[in-house]
Amino acid sequence: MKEVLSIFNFAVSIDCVLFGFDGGELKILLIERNEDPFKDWWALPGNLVGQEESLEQSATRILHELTGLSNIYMEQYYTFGNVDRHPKGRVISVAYYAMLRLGGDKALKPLTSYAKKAQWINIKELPKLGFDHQNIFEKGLEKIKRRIKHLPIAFELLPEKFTLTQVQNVYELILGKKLDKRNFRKKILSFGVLKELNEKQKGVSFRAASLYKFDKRKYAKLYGKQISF
Amino acid sequence: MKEVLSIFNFAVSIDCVLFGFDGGELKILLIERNEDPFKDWWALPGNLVGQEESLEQSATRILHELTGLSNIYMEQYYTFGNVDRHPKGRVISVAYYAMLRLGGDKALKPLTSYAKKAQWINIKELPKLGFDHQNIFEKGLEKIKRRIKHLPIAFELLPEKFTLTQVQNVYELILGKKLDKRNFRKKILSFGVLKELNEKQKGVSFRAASLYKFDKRKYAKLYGKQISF
DNA sequence: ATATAAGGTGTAATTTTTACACTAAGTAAT
DNA sequence: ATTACTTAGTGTAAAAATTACACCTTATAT
Repeated sequence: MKEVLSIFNFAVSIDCVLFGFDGGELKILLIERNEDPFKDWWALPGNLVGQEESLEQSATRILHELTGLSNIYMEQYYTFGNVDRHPKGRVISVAYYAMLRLGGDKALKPLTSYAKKAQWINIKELPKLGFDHQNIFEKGLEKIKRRIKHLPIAFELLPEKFTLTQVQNVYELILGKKLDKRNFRKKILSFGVLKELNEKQKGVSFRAASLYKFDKRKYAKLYGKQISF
Repeated sequence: MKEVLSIFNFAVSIDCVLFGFDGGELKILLIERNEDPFKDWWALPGNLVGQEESLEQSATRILHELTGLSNIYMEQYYTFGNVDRHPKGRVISVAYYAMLRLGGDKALKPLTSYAKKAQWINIKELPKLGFDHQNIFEKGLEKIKRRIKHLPIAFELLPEKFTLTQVQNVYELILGKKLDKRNFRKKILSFGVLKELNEKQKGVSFRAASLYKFDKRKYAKLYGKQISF
């Protein structure tokens, strides 16, 4: 590469780690790349930040272009800047994560040819990823492990109406350990942010569980006070 | 500015928020700038990342050049990238913090003419800062408020040998509230990471307190287990 | 000797956490 | 209709952690 005298000689990119919960499994959203470097490899949805957009705007745009998803609120968690992390030059990547409710509804359609496709993939069956994306993913997973103990992010993974068993599944998956059913329910209900609905689960071939929903109003009142798992 | 076709058209900088504890006050390290923009203003120690250095290396180098300090371990906590945060163009800044024991010993001498001087300033008496550094500082303070509840970073602010009252002062300053002396001592000692020395405080005009030190070996064993304040 | 200023200590009440196992309800198959 | 199956849903006692609270001790300075 030709030497540049300007100080403006870095590229900045965004990489997104989107967690989704589906069929009892924790998944992340990957794309299959259609561009060099790492053409045909799986990678996190990510691309370069534009000159005239903030990091948040950029994250939202990039995710939309690569997957078709919109209205996803993502949270920044770390910036990766090793000298050799990108084969084409010095690219600093700011990583964002989000938690998402999955369902058949949300189609994944890349809007650019930069990605061949986008797909939810079980975190236990991850393919080899391009760049340092394995590392970016692992740091993201650690981050949500810590945050799920203090913040009600588990509900972002669940449908609007959910059962307590589903909530417990999410916690167990993210924390990577089994929890006691009675103690879990006692605790999660004690925060007072779940509202029990007069409604039962449907379509299951066993006793249907009560449905709950997350009560944002009550949570807003708690804000500042620490929740702790 | 002339339009650039390359994707390498960002600058990346590091800004450092160094917390120090001295005379019962919480301070941060600022420099007085000697270069445009914001010449003659106070600002966080910060500068551009070089092409061939990682973010961590860069942070260490920049801090050294601007203040003379070395061997300071800093932790990355957020990246600031608003479009208009730097008047000369698009500069993304990765922020790091560290906690430091202060004392007359450590001289602050900028090694470059980029800063006129470096100085510890009480966080209650902060001057107006250049760029978005007020914001970067505030986010850093929030970060350590959260981290001090789980990590033994308070001891990084204290001299090697310290009294329990000093530890309590640090917690009270950072958390911004008074704590009960007996309960505080019970709790901090219960972690088992403090070692009482056969030694007393000196040079005080009242009953001298026992000195303690932080036991890194014991803490290393605890690692992974959660400490909680 | 006395005043001053911080050091250092214990306990009881309350709350939170933990460990632990059975019955209830609904579905599906016969 | 009976039975088998699967998950839902619930309580308690013991242990641990947290909270609220006040006085005597020790060293220095006058």
